[in-house]
Amino acid sequence: MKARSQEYQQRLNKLKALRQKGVDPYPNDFKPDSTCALCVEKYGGLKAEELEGSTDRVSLGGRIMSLRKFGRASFAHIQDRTGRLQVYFKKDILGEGAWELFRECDIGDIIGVTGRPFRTRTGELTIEVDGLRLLAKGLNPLPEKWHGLRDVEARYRQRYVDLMVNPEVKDVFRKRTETIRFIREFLASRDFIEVETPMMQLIPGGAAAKPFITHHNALDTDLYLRIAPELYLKRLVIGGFERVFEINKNFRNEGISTQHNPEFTMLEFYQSYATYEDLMDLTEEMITALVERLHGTLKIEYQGQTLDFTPPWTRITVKDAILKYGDAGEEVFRDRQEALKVLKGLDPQAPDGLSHGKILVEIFEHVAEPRLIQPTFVTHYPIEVSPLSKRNAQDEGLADRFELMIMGKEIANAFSELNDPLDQRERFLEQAREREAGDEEAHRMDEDFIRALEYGMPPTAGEGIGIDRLVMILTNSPSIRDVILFPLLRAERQGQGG
RNA sequence: GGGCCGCUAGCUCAGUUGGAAGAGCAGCUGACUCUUAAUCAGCGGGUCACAGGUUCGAGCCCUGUGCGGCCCA
Repeated sequence: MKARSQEYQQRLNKLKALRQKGVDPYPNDFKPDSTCALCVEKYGGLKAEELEGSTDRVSLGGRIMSLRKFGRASFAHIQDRTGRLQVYFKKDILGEGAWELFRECDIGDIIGVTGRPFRTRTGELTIEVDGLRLLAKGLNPLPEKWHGLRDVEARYRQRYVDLMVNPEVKDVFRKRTETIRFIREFLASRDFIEVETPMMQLIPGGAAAKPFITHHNALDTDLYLRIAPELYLKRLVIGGFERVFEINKNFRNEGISTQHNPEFTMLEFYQSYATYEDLMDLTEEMITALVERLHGTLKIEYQGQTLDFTPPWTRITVKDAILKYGDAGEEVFRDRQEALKVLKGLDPQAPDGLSHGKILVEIFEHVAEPRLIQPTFVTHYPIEVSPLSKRNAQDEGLADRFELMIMGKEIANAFSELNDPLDQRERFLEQAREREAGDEEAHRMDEDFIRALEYGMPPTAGEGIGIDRLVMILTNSPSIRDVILFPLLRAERQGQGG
């Protein structure tokens, strides 16, 4: 254990001294009857004279965030879940005992105060304290008051400190909660029901990704953490839940970046008797309403750019996007070799064995995706990269699918669901061949899923929305770690020495 | 996985050419009964991420490691 700071020792000594005097530094019998925000709401509009005439008293619980001590009086700000409020301690009013207790309090301590609201000479609403309780002694000092906690590693590892001292962090996570609540209500109002499907799966499916592996001891069986809930949700559609959704974690065993955390939150929803085109309309409606709710406008700033969510959003096919943003001509769509040549020009390290469709998608990702800043639906993906999607009725090489791009990033992925069990089996077999050829992310055969399809799945469209990435955009956060309370980090080195 | 950058007091950061480790805030002592970056006087606080090397001498130069950030794959 690292040697403790001088201040830690001093605070520990205060705590011991309090115990010796019979004061419990961690009691749990204090019940606040108000909050900082409630006080502001109730008394913030009253003038000093009006408050003088009031006999109201309030009790608040909160953390001491600042202290300005004088000889026999002091000001402090306390912070609770709703915000901050100034409190005033005066020896004459507190009385000898409580004053002595107050002198032992430090920034960071949790206290309970009781008193009457008044307005100071400078006009700040303040509670004049006549009753004080120490509710939890803080031993570790808080970061500095002006700059807060800046060190990003400390902010992620000790998010509790980050939340205490950096108010904008709390706002981000409130917006995250509001986002998820809004989506739940939006879908519920359209008769979707929320379900939970397995996190631990025997066959990890529903996406192209490497899974985490774990082991069940009693069954002596390896299990995978899910990479997507898709196949289970479609089983539920088959079972009769015609509108179903899940908001939950997915786990993908891949690198960490500003866009990727190994565990992340995904919304998936499925609507029977709908097509991917219906879901474009639904998505546009849902996200514009969400942006409006959070920001009160459809034009928001993200990292120096203005995003305009005013509908209708641009819709463009993969093919048109490549033609529009790239230098390639029509021939890349007819001739795999031509396409590969173009891809090699963009990425010399691209492997030779890719399918034509995969090559086209990679070209798209190089030339078009980063340029799709404003909300854009990209449609008509190649069937080879869409093993769970329905084929387009006019062109069986294309899938009835779209992805939603914002800021050059994939935010949503949706398609009309493949409900032909024979075609699904063929697609799985093709995926199995790619897996054998070395593609670790190729989809696995899932016989039970095919058996389920053989009972008949109503025509259905389904969509996944990456909640973390959506929240990044809605909160102007440059890194996914800024919207995940506890992002994955390597273990902190314990003890000393190398 | 590769490249670049960072790691100095509880926090935010300086640290010159290699020559006695600093500031502000926080803390402690004292003064001060309406302050809000309170003020005034004084004091304490360091494994310079870790390990090794070069050197008479390393926070600084070199090598390796750890953790983090950004970019690329």
